[in-house]
Amino acid sequence: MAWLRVVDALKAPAGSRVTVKGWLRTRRDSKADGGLSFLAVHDGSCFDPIQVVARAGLPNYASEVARLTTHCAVECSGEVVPSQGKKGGVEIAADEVRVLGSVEDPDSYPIQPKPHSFEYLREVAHLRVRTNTFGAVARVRHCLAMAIHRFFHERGFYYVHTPIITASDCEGAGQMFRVSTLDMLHCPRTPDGKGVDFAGDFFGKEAHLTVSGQLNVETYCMALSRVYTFGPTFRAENSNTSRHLAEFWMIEPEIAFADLAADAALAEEMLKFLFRTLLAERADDMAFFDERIEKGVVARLQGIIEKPFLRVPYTEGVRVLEEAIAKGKKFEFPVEWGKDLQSEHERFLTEEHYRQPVILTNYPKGIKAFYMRLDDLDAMEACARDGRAAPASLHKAPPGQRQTVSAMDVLVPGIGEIIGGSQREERLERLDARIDEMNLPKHEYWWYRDLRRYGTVPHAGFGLGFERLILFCTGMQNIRDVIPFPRAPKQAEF
RNA sequence: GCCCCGAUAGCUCAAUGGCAGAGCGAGCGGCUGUUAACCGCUAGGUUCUAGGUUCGACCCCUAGUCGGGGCGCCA
Repeated sequence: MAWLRVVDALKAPAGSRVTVKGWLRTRRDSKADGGLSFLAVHDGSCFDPIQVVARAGLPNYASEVARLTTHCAVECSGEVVPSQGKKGGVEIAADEVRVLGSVEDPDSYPIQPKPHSFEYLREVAHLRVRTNTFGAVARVRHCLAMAIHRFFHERGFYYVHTPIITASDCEGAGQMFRVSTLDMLHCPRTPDGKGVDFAGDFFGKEAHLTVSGQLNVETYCMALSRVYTFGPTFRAENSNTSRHLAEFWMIEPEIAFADLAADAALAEEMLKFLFRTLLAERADDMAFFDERIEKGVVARLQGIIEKPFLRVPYTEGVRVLEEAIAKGKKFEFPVEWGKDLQSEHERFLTEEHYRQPVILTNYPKGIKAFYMRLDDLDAMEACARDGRAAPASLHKAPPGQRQTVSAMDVLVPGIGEIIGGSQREERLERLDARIDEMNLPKHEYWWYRDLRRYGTVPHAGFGLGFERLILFCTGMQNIRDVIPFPRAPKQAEF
């Protein structure tokens, strides 16, 4: 008898004899027809379980089948028949039900056939994947990961494995986790006694977990033209929100012979490809998210696929915000050209004003990273070129402080920033000026600067937070529920 | 890191200084080709930890631990 996955058994023609192996979601009993039990069996291969009908005539019916409870492991064999139930479809008329693993105490088993809060399920993360929601999240996560690799592979990108451990302290994207084999109780001290002497540490210098693969992947970009990384990333910030993790996965493409416009086009094309693929390949799970997690999430994704993303300069975003404030909109934080936008500002733009994904571009130099390319025109000149009005606060900024860089943030409703990227500064003298301005240790960047000395070309890239993508696609609210085992401040169980 | 809220049965929650309860889940029985089934019965408690106030504390006070929401930082 053929052992089929549940997804295939559900499609098997009536009359086939099949075996399925999986776990019980529910058991319902009936005394009709001499007694029978309906077993909902799932194996993770799709959202729906298959119904196995076990009759009282089975030799182990009273001793085992009638005692099955949620998440008992079973192997069921029988004939595929049209279901007599109201829901239609097929079911298995069992002629054998083997119990592979029972649940020792159904009363205290942490997962029960009833609604559980996500907060509670986080405390039993080793078992929560057995629920509808977390099974669906797991399949969606896989689908999106595969789609990301396919998207880049089909377009000639090479997948580069950038290091997890970095011994340079120059990534500058946030607080880092230290990697060390030193005995913390007896740390060697520097000769002046003030610091820790890392010369005797494993790498001979201070080492950390990576906060970004970008600088490394740029080196491969300068030989392979189109590359990307997709790996774990670590941030040690004491960040306590539903959108942050200490360990998360990030996708970082880098393209050569490209400017900011090409970067934005790539980001838009990739997101749309991912949404299309997800809706096509995981329609079952997405129907569940649409019905039980966030009404309208499927229509939202479909709507996004069809319309072009807006491109809006940061300066124009500030003008829109100033206009909204003038009309009475209240924000907790002030809006001023030259300052970074707060989450509430970004969300106003994407959720209330434009009501669609927006790519904000050309941010003030002062709030962005050293490696971002300095724009040729300053913000006032760009307004004049495009025939746009300048925000009031830009007029107040000294002319020398109106410079912008070719940065972009992709903002989406419900999440805010999902992608951050930029065209990179490919001109060595400009890059050096920025490193000096920001008082960064230039010698640490020797290999990064070499890229500008030897065959430099315009290039650009971005970072996509994988878990934020999953949040957006599923309507799940907390980022800790879309990664199997979340790591966050005070949270590293499992 | 800041602000707010919370911790009581397996889970979700009531009980506002005086006998610790309900719904769901679980067990048993009844009914039913069932579908988040329905009806009845039963079991199930170190009220987060430590200390304090009180004749008496789930309840009030102090400290801590853990969890959640919001903000900051960011992807």
